[in-house]
Amino acid sequence: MPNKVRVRFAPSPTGSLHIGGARTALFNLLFARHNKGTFILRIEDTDTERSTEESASQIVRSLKWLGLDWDEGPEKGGEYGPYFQSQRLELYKREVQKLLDEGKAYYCYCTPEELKERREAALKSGKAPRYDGRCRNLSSEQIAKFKAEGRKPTIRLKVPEQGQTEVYDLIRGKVVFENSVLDDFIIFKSNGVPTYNFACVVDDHAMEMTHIIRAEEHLSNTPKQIHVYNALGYELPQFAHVPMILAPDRSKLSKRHGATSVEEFRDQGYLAESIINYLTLLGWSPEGNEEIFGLDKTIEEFSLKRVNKTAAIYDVKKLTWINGHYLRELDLDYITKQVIPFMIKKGIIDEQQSKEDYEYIKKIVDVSRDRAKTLDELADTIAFFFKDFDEYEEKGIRKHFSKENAAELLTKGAEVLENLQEFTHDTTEKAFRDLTGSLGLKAAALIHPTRLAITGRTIGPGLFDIIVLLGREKVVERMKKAAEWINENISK
RNA sequence: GGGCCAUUAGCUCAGGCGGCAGAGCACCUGACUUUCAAUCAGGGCGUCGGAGGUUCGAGUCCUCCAUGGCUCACCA
Repeated sequence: MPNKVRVRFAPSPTGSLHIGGARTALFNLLFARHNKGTFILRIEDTDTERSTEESASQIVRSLKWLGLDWDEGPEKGGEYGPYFQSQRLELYKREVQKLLDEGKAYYCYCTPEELKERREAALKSGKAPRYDGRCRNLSSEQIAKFKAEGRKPTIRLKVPEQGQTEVYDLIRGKVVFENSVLDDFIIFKSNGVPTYNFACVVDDHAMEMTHIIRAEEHLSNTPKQIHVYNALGYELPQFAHVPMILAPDRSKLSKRHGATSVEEFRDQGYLAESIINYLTLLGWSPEGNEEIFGLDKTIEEFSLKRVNKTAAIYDVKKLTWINGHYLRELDLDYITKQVIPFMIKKGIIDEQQSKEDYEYIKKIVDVSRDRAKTLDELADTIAFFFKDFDEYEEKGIRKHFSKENAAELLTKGAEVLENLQEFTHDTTEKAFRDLTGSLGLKAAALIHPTRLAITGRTIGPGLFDIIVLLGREKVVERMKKAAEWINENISK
């Protein structure tokens, strides 16, 4: 590769960062890092109707949260800025003027209403909705007349009517488009702002992009953009179109399919590491069979050659599995810090407690993280350490509280614990085993009801881990309370 | 409707030059354990979208069809 690789992620700030967008950003970053190139973030806010600053900052936030750091762009700056298209209008005007001067583009005075009418008529009669080029050769009288009517013109690019345009795509190979299917498309809107197909090309050239890695939906736009490159005398970059991400029903991903934005996944308790790993595997595959890929490792192995062509249907189950993996493998302090906001949000603890009891929370997370798939779930499963619960799990009541001697056993167990000298994992376990042994019972006969009594659940970490962490006072109190509950509620 | 892209197990994907269909997730079973999870060990007869064709031989090459997606905006 002669030039240093420069690639960009160019979202339009009209919403939150979609997982599809996140993956496009990821693949760009992967490609840049693998090739020791530069990864640029550019905000395409030329749609003045829909673009918002809030959306732009949300996208920036999500990207940062995912750990997808760019080298040039918003907040970072760079030699090729500004990185917001709305601040680059002068450049577009200069470039489009060149096209006008050279007769490669022309003003079109057709109104949106007229265009829409013609398009619908064409569609109705089964024809392709093409612009007919009627303003290509307007006489000065006609122009004067339109101007007198107060019409504000758009600018269209003259596209050759014959021939073909070939797109060389790094992922899909050569794709040929007949020029006859194209029309003279609008490159400048009547409000003086360029359209995507123009601004994008001007910027990609001005910012010296070597590769354009973007979603498949842009493949059909590429021949148009190539005509812009040609008209402007720009050298073509290399193109690579990555497959789309579809909903489980194969339709385009939308809100009705549940979480679609990075922030939603974050709020549901997915770690950035998991989302990155999952997205890495969605559309790209390593040479080996491994599934757990951190960013660094992927950067080393990444190649556009192994990006597949098929649209991927995202499968939350696999994301969840990956998340469970990271939940138990990542640094304990890190996971603890990640779960605390969820606990606070659920009212399990408050800000103050999260600081004072940090070490305690950490120990709890340590024994509990194995069983949870998300941070949200983890927060739920450790809530009983901090708050009393008011219900016992239904299934547990039937299995463990309905036994003849359940209440009596719990009372005895509580007494044994109360009288223990040392209160540790080993001493409490020994006490339980001794007690049940002396009664001719299995330890499980006491362990199960105790778990239900002190956690409200039938599942959870090892009982003696829980007992020690919960503390003697709480354990004894909850065991006695459970015994009372049984006497009152279970009719013999 | 036109153009373009795709179609291998329920899902994500491997299968350079055509030569006996694979992995992970999910699912089921067993081991371990105080429960659950984790972990380990097992469990897949898939018309490789369909139909033709080329070939000794096709998931792999060619043609047609079907299905899905993208696109044809003064959106990106």
